Amino acid sequence: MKASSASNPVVLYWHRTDLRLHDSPALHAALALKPSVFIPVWTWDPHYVYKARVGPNRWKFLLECQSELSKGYKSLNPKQKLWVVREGPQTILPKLWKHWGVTHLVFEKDTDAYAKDRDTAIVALAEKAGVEVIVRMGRTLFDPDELVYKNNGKPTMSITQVEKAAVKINNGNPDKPLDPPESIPDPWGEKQMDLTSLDHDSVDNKPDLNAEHRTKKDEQYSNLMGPKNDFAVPWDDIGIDLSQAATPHRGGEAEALRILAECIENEEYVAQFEKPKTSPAAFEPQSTTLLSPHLHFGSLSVRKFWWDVQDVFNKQRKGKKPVASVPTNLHGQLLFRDMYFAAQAPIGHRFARSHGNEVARFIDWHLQSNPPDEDGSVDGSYEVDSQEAEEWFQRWKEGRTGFPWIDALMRQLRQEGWIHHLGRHSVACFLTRGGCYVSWERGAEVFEELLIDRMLSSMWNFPALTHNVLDETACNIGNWQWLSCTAFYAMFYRCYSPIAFGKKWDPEGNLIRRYCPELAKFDKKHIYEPWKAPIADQKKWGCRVTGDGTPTSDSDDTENTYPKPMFDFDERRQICLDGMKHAYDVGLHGSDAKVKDGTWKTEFGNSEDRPSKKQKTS
DNA sequence: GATTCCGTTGGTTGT
DNA sequence: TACAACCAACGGAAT
Repeated sequence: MKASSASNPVVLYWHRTDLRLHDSPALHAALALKPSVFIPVWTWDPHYVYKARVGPNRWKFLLECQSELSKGYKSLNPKQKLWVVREGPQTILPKLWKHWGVTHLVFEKDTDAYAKDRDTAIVALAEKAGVEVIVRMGRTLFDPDELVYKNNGKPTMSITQVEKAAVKINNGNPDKPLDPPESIPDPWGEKQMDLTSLDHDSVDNKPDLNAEHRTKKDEQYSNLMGPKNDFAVPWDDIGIDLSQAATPHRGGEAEALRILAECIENEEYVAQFEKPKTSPAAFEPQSTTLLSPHLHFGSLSVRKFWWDVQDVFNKQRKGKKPVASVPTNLHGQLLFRDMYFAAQAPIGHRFARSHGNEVARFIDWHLQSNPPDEDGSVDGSYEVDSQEAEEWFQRWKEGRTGFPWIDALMRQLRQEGWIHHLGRHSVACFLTRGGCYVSWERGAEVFEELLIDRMLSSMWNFPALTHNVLDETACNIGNWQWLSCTAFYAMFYRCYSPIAFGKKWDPEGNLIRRYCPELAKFDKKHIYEPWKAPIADQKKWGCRVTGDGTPTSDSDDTENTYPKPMFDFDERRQICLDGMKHAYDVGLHGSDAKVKDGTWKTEFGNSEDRPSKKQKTS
């Protein structure tokens, strides 16, 4: 097939982070070319299939988004669908351009570190093949690169920087949402669409981080067009038994818009929402209205969200009713998402780690990630500089620190994949600057792991905004840097108490009673500090406070036990504060030479009290 | 440049 | 029970 002339554009639209038809600037630009042939394609990227942890719930959600999008195309043009091709984009796209005579490649911009590398490679290949590339922003309120540019070329490290940069872009207003297209041009005829004659490149499927979920043979990459040669959404060939996917949440654009409309109806709530006033102790979040995966997969436009909220604000103001302001209101929450995107954009892969990261203050944490190899690659290993810290980390991870507020939250996280934003603050502060002095990198990994399978992770307590941190790597990493006072935030003396903070929100200890049921009968006075309860009461309430929470640590297994606190919190708090103060005085950042060559250690002295040294056992 | 002010979500004590 | 004052004390923006 010969490439068409510019007057007969053959447009390949590459769907990635935009599984929707409404408000897609890239799709809009593609259709503005007046294509004579239009082919909307999804290429399965093995990087995401095998290297990102995706449980059955998220697989199902993604496939639903794809199916709905495909239906959406079909309803606009019976000859159309989402053409799902089973090969990595770097190898298949050049073959498709040639085979289909593509003149234009159009896609939505993605500033994630991996996506940037991939897209740079694709653009180079397109240039070589004489294919014109059109890229449009669409995933965020503002183009992250433009925010960076308007922020004097620097990553956005505060919400005021974002606001100011946004004002310079368009007086602080994101683009108004675009309507979905009213019609879609035809693809090629059936014969020309067929890819049987193409070579099939193999993909790198080792290691497969999702192997545990594959109950059938993974045939995802065995046929370019799928088992029935029909480019169908791969419900049957990914090897994952989707009957395991128990989530009640449905993917797809129509569902996303329905949920949004439902949320927006509650005008007073939308207008007066202020995040710090939401309780971290309320379990049973309203998990029926999650929009987070929709924002991630792009089945909902964040700009549509913004303007729908703006309409409510306008109405309320007209009626002289109160409206909350940035940064605690809903617009503020969306701006924080943009802030993390525009912080990560110029830093790329380095943003996710401490070594080499110019915005990450260097602190002498325990259990730091090992520095990257010469070629910049990281293997995920970390230095166990202290056995004690390693044990604290494991106990934190497993919810057996002996601090019921922390343990309840960590168990809730493990069981349900969701904890409230302020609950996250508690456990994150506790692991890093306010207790264990363990690197934020370890915590970020655990959040990524535990928030993945269940899909219900949340940055915020606005149910519609419930935000999957795994989906938006920049937000997870950024929040950990924030909480550990590594970047974005510096008031390290503001430390969350594992006792007082929870009590403030939940004096009865209901969250603890639910997730640490062995403590359910403790009275209000002792529920946050069970080790202070008299032995007689512990017996009366059916739970002894002893051991470290491992099953083997107690010989008498007929009786419930709850671990003793793994350290004296006030003592640890002081040690951490001293450590942070010293680290701030030293003033190194991840990109400094002394961090890279390991000589930072000499800057941190040899005092016994340094948190980086082994603690005295008392 | 020095100084002042402010920062999305703290803790403790005292009224 | 609600709220204010104070604690402790950093970086970055504004002045």
